[in-house]
Amino acid sequence: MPSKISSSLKDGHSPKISEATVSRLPAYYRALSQLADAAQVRVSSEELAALTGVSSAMLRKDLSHLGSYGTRGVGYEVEFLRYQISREMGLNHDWSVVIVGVGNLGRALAHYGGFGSRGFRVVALVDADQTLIGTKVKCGAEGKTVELLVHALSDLEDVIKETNARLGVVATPAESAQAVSDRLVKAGIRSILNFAPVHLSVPEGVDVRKVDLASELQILAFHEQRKAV
Amino acid sequence: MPSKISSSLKDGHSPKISEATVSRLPAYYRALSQLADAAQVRVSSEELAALTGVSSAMLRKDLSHLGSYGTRGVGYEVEFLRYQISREMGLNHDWSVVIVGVGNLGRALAHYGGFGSRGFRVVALVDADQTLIGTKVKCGAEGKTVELLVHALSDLEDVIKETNARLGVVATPAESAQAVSDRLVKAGIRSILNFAPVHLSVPEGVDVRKVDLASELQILAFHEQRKAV
DNA sequence: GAGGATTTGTGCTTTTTTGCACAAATGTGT
DNA sequence: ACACATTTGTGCAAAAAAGCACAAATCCTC
Repeated sequence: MPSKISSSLKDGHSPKISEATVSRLPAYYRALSQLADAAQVRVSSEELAALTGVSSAMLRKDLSHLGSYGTRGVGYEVEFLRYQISREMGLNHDWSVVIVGVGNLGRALAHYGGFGSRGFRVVALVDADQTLIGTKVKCGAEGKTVELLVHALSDLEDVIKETNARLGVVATPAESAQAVSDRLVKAGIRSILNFAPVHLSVPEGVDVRKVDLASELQILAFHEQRKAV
Repeated sequence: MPSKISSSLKDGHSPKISEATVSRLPAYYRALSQLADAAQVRVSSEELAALTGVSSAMLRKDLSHLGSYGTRGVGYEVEFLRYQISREMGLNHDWSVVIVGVGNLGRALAHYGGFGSRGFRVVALVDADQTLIGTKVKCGAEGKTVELLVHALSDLEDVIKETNARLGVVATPAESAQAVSDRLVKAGIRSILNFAPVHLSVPEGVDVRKVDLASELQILAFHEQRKAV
């Protein structure tokens, strides 16, 4: 239940937003950014829901957890709502990201423009491969490319300390992922995005999100197989 | 409700497996493969659960939906269970995959070894960029690399027909993703893995799974922000 | 300024997912 | 052959998520 004694000014922000809601906020944020780019001022729950592939009722309930930012009979102000979501999700500060593993995937991630445009900045690249260490890799998409030096895995802790990275991306082979994860945690990282196809076990208080490309295809294949009956 | 009149022999396989369960099967499969590689013969629900990061009760219930493949007091036969999962998920046939968009991400995906090793084969690359069309791109990880020609987007339908691709991967910029998706569907593809940061709307009967790198980081950032309090 | 048309916010219901706890089934040792 | 130690499979309860439906609030028109 929402706190009854909420501060009247600015209103606290911890009446617990459900995990399911949190996982959808980025989609809302993106759609709102898109609308803002198109100079649209207002948007209804129905329209925003269609853009993000959820039901309008669900969208409204999700948004209601952040606060009452809409106007009945009218809809939501695009810019205002976008700002509220970005604030709630902490996208107003910049988040520094360290990528461990500069193989094909790691490089693709470094290149990926979607990060920079949304409050994330790749500040360091780390790898164990001697032939990669010391080389430079282009980071960020067109417009804002930066060359980053690939650091040695043995310097991981120093690199994190110096760059103040808060988010760690594991893009190593499966074999080394757990060891890398352990070192990230020991260096103070408490949020990890894992692309290696293994489960990372981490101490309480550390969050891991996993992205597994093969798994996604397998899930699709499962459904595809059922269709073929 | 599960069909009451199930065939006694071999038993049908459609008593509806919940979506939550399906999404975990790939992780079980991977862990089992790992155990098999290590020549382990048997595994308990407790051990397999620890390897995949779920509770043992949940693991058992998930597996029970496939059938009764364990032995009480003993555990599961690694190879046998692995085979049952692979059969259930359709990993015994090979799945042909077409990748649309051969940018950084598309190339990384093509390179990615995890696909080939689990029943998936990238059979075609397609892009709209004239400077890429006709070039060759290495596909698959070490050991089994193949060079694939990048085809023109305008040939998409033909390419799909010729290669018999069943799964489509969208790795294009957001702007073109919906148009590409429409063409994939029209060409008969009913399972799409979408890496573009937009919601794809598709007709009923078509499955889309979305992988959004920026969203994942945003979700992490949300939790990270809460910790900082 | 009153009535009608919208559109949000939310209480309530239904469905899905997770978690618990234990009976049923197997292996072991004497 | 019988008691005992394991470990699965599952009925039931709890929690989380999704969906429905409508009152409340706002705008617009006349």
